[in-house]
Amino acid sequence: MTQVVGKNQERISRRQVDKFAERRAQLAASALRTLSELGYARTSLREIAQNSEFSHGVLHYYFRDKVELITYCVRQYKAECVTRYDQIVITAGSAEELKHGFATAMAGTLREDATMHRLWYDLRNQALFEESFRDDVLEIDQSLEQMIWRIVSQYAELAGSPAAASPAVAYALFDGLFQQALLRHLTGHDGALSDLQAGVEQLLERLVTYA
Amino acid sequence: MTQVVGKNQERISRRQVDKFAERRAQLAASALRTLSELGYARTSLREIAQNSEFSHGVLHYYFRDKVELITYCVRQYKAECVTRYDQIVITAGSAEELKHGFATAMAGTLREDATMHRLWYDLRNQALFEESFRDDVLEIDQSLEQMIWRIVSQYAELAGSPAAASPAVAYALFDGLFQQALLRHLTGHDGALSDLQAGVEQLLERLVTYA
DNA sequence: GGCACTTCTTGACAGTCGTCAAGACTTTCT
DNA sequence: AGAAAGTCTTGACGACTGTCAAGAAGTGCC
Repeated sequence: MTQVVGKNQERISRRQVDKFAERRAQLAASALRTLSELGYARTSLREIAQNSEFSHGVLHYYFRDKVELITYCVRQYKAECVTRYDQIVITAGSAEELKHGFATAMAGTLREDATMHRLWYDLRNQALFEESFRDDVLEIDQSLEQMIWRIVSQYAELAGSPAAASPAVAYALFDGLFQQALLRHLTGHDGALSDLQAGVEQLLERLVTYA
Repeated sequence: MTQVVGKNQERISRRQVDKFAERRAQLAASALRTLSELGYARTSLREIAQNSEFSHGVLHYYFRDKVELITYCVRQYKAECVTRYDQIVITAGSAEELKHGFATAMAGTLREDATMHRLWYDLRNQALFEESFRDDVLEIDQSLEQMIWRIVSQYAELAGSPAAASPAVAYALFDGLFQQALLRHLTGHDGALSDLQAGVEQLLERLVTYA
């Protein structure tokens, strides 16, 4: 338990805390890479350490146990993930532009970060079995729901007609589209990217028009 | 390798094959119970055997290895799952009746078989990491898509307007709704059941009307 | 340089895992 | 009845897991 910094010298203490936090983040990055490659079930601490430049013992110096490490990873994932689409909402000048920008961004995410997202779905599923990550997973899920809702409500405003679904339903529908596209993309199904883009545009239109 | 039945006596051979297949199914049922309780990552062969009336060694008498056992389980799950909603399609006399019957059945499934469905999502996710179950998972996923499409297309016919989405998109959307409801239901969120029912009805309506 | 403290490596621990082989028990056939 | 085939248990194996403690290596301060 050397995480508690010794002495009373403020500057040094702060610097050490920063170094400590930095290394935690660095190790979490290695862990995330490993997890996204192997999945939760097949990822061991030794494998994570091997994907970093340290030995396996160091993980217990920076994290109490495996649960704390993975929880920290999940939080780090969230920080990078949630704000990703907000720029689109801000810069889009028309409904059409927002729709196209959003759909393109979704397809881009699928192409670039597929392995990271399969990890997200893996961990969200673990929360269905295990209590440990549940709170963090639910918090991330809520953030994603809000992110989707910022898109939908802004699109509704630009389109001039009210959104015709709750935030929760809207999130569930887009999430379903994305997850299906992820499965198809990772199993070599051609057209997953363009199908997702088309599906997202279609869904966004339908979510702001009365039946 | 005593699965190959000796001699050339047809009746006996057939009876032994049946017994063999029966025990396989019985063990697979124990495995499914265990998997749905613990999830893929935490289920061991010894735990499965302990949830049956046999010892752990017998699993290797009936299944070559763990992969074959779980693959067999996935197949067994499918057989029971896919035809579940077809009765509704057959008996529904009006669009309204079909819509309500389908939504009620979805909510019922969520309430009764939540643990089984979290296992399905767990295994589908494993297919994103591992080659082994991929083919079976994709086959089941396609069956589910077709099942959903039978509902949607029949509803469209009864409602008198064509379905406004592809089978794949329709499946993705309903799957998204169900998965969100599952997460909420299993994490103690009240209203998951009724929200799902309402969401399903709303989505079904929207899928057969022009934008 | 010597000292206090942090950081990291190494090696071990108790436990679990999938797998398999030897043999006991049961059923079936002759 | 005895022989043969099928079924199941037991115990072991090597490999792997999370965890931890002892101590080496590195860092900064006097």
